Amino acid sequence: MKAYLEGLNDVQLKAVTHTEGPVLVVAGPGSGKTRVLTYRIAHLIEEGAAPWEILALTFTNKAAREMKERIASVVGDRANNVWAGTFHSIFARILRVEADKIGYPSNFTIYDSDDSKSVITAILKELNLDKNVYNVNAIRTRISSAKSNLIPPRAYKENEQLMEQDRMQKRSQTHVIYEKYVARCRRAGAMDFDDLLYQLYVLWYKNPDNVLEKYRKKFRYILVDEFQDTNYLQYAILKKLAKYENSPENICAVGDDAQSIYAFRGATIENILDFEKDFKKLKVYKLEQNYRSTEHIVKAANEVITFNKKQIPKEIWSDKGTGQKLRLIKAMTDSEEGKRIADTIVEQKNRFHLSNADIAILYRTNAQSRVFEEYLRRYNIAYRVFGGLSFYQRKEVKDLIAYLRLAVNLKDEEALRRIINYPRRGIGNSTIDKISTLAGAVDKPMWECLGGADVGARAKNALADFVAMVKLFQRRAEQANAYEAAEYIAKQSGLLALLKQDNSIEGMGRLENVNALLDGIKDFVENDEVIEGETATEKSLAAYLQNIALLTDMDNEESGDFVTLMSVHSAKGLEFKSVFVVGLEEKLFPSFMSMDTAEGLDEERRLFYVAITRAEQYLTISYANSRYRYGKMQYNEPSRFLEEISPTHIESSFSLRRSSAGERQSAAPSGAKVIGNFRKPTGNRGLKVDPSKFTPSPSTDIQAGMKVLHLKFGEGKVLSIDGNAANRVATIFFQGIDNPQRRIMLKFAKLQIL
DNA sequence: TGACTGTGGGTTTTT
DNA sequence: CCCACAGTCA
Repeated sequence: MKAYLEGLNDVQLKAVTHTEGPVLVVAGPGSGKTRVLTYRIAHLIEEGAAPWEILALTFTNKAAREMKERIASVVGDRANNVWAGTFHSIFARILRVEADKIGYPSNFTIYDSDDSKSVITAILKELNLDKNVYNVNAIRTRISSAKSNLIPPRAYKENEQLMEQDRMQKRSQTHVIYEKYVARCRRAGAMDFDDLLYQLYVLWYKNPDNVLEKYRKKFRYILVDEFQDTNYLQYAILKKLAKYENSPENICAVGDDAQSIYAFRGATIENILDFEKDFKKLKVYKLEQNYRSTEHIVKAANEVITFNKKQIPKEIWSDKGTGQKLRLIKAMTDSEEGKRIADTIVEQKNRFHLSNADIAILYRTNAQSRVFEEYLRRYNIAYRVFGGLSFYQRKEVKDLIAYLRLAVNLKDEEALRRIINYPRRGIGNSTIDKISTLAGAVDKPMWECLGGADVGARAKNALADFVAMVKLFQRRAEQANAYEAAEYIAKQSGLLALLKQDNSIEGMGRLENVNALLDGIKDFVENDEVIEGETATEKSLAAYLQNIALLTDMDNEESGDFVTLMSVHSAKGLEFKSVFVVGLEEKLFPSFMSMDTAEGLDEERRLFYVAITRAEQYLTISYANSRYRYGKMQYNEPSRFLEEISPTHIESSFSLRRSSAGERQSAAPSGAKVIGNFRKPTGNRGLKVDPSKFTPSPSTDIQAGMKVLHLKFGEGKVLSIDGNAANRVATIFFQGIDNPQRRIMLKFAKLQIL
């Protein structure tokens, strides 16, 4: 037996080696799901499949990265050629190639949710609709879910049920907004997140030039992670790829119905049921042994989940020993909850020799993080809050990115609107409105209407200057690399100068953020490693933007010894030695938004299930009788979920303990907010060589057998060189780094011959 | 155009 | 309580 197959349990082994035909792997928490997925891919390659014939889809970049790393550890370099990535990134990659077939430019912009919202806001204004009635978020969700269910505007209008729902909400014009929204995006050469899926489906469906056959042939093996989180549209796309006449149906879905927590975003458990119906030869494997947690934790989790009606029957078990019972902390106030949790963390660190990194505090809503931050700061315990505003969502970062986007795609209206008068250049709101109206009237991108609007002489001049400037930016973007172009644009636009004027602490933080973005772009340009499939192998601004459009803050993997604070949603897939699940109160967890429907409640319960199954050894659950919410004191009952865990799993001394007497909850001195607590997108950390002592040699001189120096990887030996003259790629062995064998694109290489 | 004030709204969110 | 935004005034 192949070495990598040893150490798999019986079911895992079957799931890995059953390569032909449809397979569903139902994987409980901590049951080695990722292991199965990666070994299966490795096994496919070992058995002769070409890496590029394998399509592996995940939901997060992080999961994709982890998967690739783990495949590489078994099959080496070949892992780079597997089409592994998120649904969105892989689909975007295909769409870049095929865009013209469905009427999009290949340099299409990806609109993020903020862009989508501002498009909707503009449409509301145009249609004179009350934005208190037409709540932008609600409309966006509505449009998103229409797309996710393959309902285009035309079908929406004819769908009596949808129209009735809109009338009930007093938002009968929603279909008009939807129609306009779609038209606007197309006019701007932009796809929103849902379009990356929707348009791919359109491509499959319309099938110009038989493009679908091409990809059916190409992807001989398909794997899908977190299948329970796929929506109707995603499954429809997968079916097009895998289900057709004489298809080998080599599709393997891995998931856990009990961990489906994204129904509110359109994920549907129906997909698992349909999967069995659609693929008749389906073989199901259940991974039921939990290798993560001790028994009290696993059993408590099992108890909780049995309260849900619908589920795939399975029995999760652990042989890691009984372990510790759960602790329950009952606090009078949210502040006391914070203090007691912090106390417990100190205690656990001492008693069990845990480091900060072993510990996580998980909450239902991001707003809950504050109290814990206050006490952790007071106790001098390092922590990091995940979620909230991501680096790329900060205003100053978005401003610069808007300039970059516009330079790459002049039709990008959201980018244009954002910066046309920032920094101020005398193009006021009335001027912009005129241009916008004109654009709507002639149905052309705003960019093309800048000269045509009937505006005063001053505005006219300002517009002409603006157009000239952006054209310069565009040329730069075409000719220079991403960093040179971005730096030029940041300076010439006046953006940097404007930020430098502001000497407040916040202002300096903003400047720092923009510089961090520029650093990140530099890093992108200097990163000469070939990662087939993921990173575009060119260093243009366009390539950079494609690269970051689908990144989130969560992708910033940063190691260090800190306590993790995050929402339960973001904790999915993670594990910690000690986990604190806090705020177990009615109306909070379960959330008041979800508690009136049975389905909503079930999803909340799955969320709780996800939360408790993050813990390896120590699990502490807490609630407070009262807490501040929206500035008002609220009194809540303990969560119904608490009663679903039998007392045998809960440490009695803790379930009885009241808050210590006389302990006043002092108004926490909410210390100065941490400003500039950003993380660089990639950063220039980890350079092995001092750049000032480094003189790169001409890349044409580099030959196999040479000893070379690399800024990031240090000293290495060139093993071989391949690729054509224009795209020579060197395989170099660098001592003392992870995956020492790297493939470096010589075109961009910064290598010094030793 | 910029600074100030009032109003309304506020689960979770891989992309 | 905290934020975003629209409206108002100088």
